[in-house]
Amino acid sequence: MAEKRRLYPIVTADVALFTLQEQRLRVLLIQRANNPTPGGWALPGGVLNPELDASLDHTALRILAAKTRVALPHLEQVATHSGPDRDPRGWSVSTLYYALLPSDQVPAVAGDKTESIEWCDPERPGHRLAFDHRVLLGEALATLREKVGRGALPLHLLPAKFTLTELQRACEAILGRPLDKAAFRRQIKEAPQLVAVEGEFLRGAQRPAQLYRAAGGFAF
Amino acid sequence: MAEKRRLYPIVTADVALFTLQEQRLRVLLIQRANNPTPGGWALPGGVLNPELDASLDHTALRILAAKTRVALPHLEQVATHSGPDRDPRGWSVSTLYYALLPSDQVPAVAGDKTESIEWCDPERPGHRLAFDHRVLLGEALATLREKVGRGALPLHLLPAKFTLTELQRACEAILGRPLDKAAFRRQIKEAPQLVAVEGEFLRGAQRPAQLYRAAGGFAF
DNA sequence: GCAATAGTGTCTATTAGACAATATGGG
DNA sequence: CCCATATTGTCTAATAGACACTATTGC
Repeated sequence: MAEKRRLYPIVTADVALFTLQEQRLRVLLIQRANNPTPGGWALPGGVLNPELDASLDHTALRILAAKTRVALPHLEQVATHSGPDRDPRGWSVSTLYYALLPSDQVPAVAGDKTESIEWCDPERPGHRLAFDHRVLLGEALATLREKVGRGALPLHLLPAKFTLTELQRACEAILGRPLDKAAFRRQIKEAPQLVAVEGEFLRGAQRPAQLYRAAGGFAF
Repeated sequence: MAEKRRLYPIVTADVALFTLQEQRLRVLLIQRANNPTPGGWALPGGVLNPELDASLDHTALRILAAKTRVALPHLEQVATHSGPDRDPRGWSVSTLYYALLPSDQVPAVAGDKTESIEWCDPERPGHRLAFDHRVLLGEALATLREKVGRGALPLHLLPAKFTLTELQRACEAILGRPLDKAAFRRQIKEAPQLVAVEGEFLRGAQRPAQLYRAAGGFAF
């Protein structure tokens, strides 16, 4: 119980950043170089700075950029956790986000204050996570799954142009189970957020596949 | 722009407290007696006190009890809003909850720091709301509707014992549209969170209706 | 032609909505 | 018996999953 008396709580934003690697869903973990838990693995996150940030969303993006040099991904709020014992620094309020990074934009070099970073299996991260981040990661994954399970399309995980099969693989990676091709296509063919790129195909040693892109006002 | 320079943001919890009155969904609004917006109507809410509160949920319950003398309702987190301009007092972080109050427990006398309270139609509150509370109310209502629309049962809106017809009326009040009796019953008959109270019936000038109650570990 | 993947058609079990029929108590 | 509401049954259109079939390219 390293509880310092504070008038104000620490306010932080934490992000579960997901991407696809070889058709597997991965989440970004960082090893913290400095306090409060040197050497511990955690979700990227950091403290709100009212002088720099226009909102907690902004905090999340700023932290992500500083710690990982990752370009602006799509953010989705999951939940806010709070209490005196979550963080050894004292009473804290943390808003959790998840984000999806296109699989062709995984620079992810270690940035400031970060010893190293790693893309992990979100179900079994392979590291003991600091704070309550193991729980947060579970929540973020569950929220993402629920959304995709209800028909949301994780277009932000894919490059700008993609095939329907690639989109199906992305959904399968998130849900952790195979989907039926015909049913999947029936479902998404009505989605207005999907636009065929006329005349463009992915070619290989088989029938070419139509390329699609996200529609203009696409919001996940 | 009444922006004071602050090192820390104000952290608050706001609650959209719903109940049923004559089969209509109502939300509790309060008229603020003191700063920052004297006389303005708003959702009940207040500032986190790290010395008193074990979590933001606790803050919400404490504020609700102080301002309205309402007993512990069920709380559900909706979202967290933040930014320098939401609140005239400065940079703020507000976690929004909704809560359901049984229709037979609406004491709702004005408490501390509250001039008056009123149960309003959540779609047309009839008062201009302070801060961004109009938006928050819309979000809370949308979240509640989405949940009930997906089959969640708003048992917390009902007294301890209730009939299936009362439950259906509650869902209809939330969704704003009539539901088919047979379909509704088919759907909820499988729900394990519903238990028939054997031998107890609501009697009137018609066939008696079986009374039900929420099952033991019921979570909304 | 063959391999490989894209894209479509079909059959069926399940389900939600509409509506009707029956059940049961009070008067 | 009549009224009002509870409770159940039936019919149907829409849907999701399983599975098979056709299409189109490179080689």
